[in-house]
Amino acid sequence: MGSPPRKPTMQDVSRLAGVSPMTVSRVLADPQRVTEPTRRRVLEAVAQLRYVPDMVAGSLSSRRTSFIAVILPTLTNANFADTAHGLTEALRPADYQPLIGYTMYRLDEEERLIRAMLARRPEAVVVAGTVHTKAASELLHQAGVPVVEIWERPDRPIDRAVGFSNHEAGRAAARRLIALGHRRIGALGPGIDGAARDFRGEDRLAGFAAALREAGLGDELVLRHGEPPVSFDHGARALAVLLERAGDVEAVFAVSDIAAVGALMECRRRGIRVPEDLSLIGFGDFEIGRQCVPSIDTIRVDAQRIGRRTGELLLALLGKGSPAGEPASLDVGFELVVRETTAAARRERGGEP
Amino acid sequence: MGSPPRKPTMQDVSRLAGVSPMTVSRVLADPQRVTEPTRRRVLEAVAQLRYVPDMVAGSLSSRRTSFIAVILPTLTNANFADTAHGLTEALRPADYQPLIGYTMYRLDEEERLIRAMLARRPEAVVVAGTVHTKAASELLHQAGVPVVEIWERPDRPIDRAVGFSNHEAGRAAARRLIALGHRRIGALGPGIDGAARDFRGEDRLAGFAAALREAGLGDELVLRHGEPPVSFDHGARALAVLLERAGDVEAVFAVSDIAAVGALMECRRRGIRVPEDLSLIGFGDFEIGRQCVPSIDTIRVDAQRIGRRTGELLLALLGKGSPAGEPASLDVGFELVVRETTAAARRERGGEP
DNA sequence: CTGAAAGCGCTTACAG
DNA sequence: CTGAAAGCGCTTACAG
Repeated sequence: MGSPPRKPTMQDVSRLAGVSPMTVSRVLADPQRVTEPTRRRVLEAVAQLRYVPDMVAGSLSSRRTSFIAVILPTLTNANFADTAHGLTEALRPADYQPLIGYTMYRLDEEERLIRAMLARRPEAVVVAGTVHTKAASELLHQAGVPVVEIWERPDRPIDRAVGFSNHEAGRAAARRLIALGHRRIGALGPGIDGAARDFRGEDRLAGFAAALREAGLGDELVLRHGEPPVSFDHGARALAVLLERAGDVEAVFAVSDIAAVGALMECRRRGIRVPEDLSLIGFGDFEIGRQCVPSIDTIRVDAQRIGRRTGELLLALLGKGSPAGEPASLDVGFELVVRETTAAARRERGGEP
Repeated sequence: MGSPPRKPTMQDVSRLAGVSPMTVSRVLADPQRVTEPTRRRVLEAVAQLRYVPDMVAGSLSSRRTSFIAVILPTLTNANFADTAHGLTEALRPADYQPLIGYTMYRLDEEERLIRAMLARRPEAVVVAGTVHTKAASELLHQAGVPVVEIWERPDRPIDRAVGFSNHEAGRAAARRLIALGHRRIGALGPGIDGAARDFRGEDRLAGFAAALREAGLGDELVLRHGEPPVSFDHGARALAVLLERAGDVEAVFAVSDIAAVGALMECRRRGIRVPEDLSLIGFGDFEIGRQCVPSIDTIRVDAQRIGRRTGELLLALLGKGSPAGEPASLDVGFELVVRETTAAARRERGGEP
């Protein structure tokens, strides 16, 4: 049996084919630049030895890794999984390899990941969010490659951005509930004192609260509660807290459909009818919100499109796509989706006392 | 402004610190092996230059990339996302970087990915499934690193395996429905004639059909229909086809909870009561099946544990974990979860005609 | 069209 | 404890 066979190198291939390593390199990189018989001999040697090129060496030599660093809060969230999917699809034809990592909503973990990924010399960095540690910001600023912040619209992007205004999404939710005539309006969102932070959810919540205040309504029922990632259970418990604080709450915005579904289940347990007794809006247009009964009103964001547009932007920036003058910042927008969990306030319908 | 500043190298650091590059390398790899004052000077230079080591060069030199290739059918499936999560968590303390790719349930895409990833010289390969193209199998056999096939129990693993028997899971579903007294039993599973194949789903379906036959029941209502990835809509349409073929079907197994939920919705639209008129079992214990009304009976698999155990196995194999004699193949099992969508056959309850 | 030389930025393996 | 030399396996940049 002997010692484990060394992996064949380009040198081994070149010897077997009777050519120089450079010729093997050319055949693999651009077969056209080599005459037909030479090419055939080389490819035969490649096949015979089952040669798999060493991109580690190739990357060092060419100073091109074909890596795109992608940093997300989590993969176990359909929205971010969709974004990763869209991005991967957009990059696939150009043979870029996404290097995916997730932070579990922690800035310290994000910094660690950014550092670890930059060590791999990616050709671009995609990162969800615009809030970073000071060191992480510095690393990104000096990365020397395109940086795209996604899922937000930063005031001062590090480089590029593809996303939407979470603040405005929160405002849209508030406007909808206010327009329905509700006055006692609450919200369920992430806490702001843990190591794990959902800054986008916080931003939606802030926009929601701002819109309430502008309408002359109080924002004291805007709850910041619990650490991300959000869960059904979290939504249920947050609603319970809210009900304890204000049994007369008429309408609630949850910064994620996941929390909204949890809140809906808590309502069912308590015999609170949705939307007759309580209106509910979520965020994210998760499948479960679409399919549950009643189906949940939400703010839809095309998560896959964020990934796809980011990928297209990168291809352009990296010289692999259309040479258009790409905008620094792209807004993919959002959309209010009215379904079965909101209704007009009773007083406006002249309903029960 | 000048030309973009070149990224600092270890050489730059060494010059600034007044030491040799080797000393910088040692400080970064194992600070203890360098005297305190030298170490401090080096770390100061690192900080001042904002030096980020080049792991591409380091990997080539040390022949260690710290990459673990992870190949999954898709990321937009909670089960596989959970597995990726568990694996990443297990590997994190050892500073391995998962290199995640997904095949969209296509074997040709899997082969392409395996080749692309082996070019990155990963220290191990994790791949969902045991069915591969001939070329992919060869690549894995000759990878020269540990290979772990997951989410199945292969008869002849390439190297290691962490998973469970999908065939047995299907049988368990059938046994449950048979024990409830049902005779006209159907199933909804993936088609077997497209480019995208869900071999694990097919295996569950085959186990289910086998159990029906052994019980003396026909398997003609076992439907193989549609390409993965499965969707609600797919489940709904498959059930419609099944009902057309056999309006008197009493019980149905869907190879994924996603399809089961779709089927459940189709029942609602048609006024078919679940479980009174039709019993339903899914697979995977997806959150939506747990939360929908009625909640769906299912076969639970601990997807995150598959990832975690795979990670632990790799750490052991790569000499970073407990030096235990790791088994070649690990069965994480599965569990029948009874909820609200199955009921005894009417004839056994003496129900309506 | 093909090849010899040099070098990418590190770490290994010796020396001192 | 520290360093000089060699080399990892490719590609770049010239030559011919």
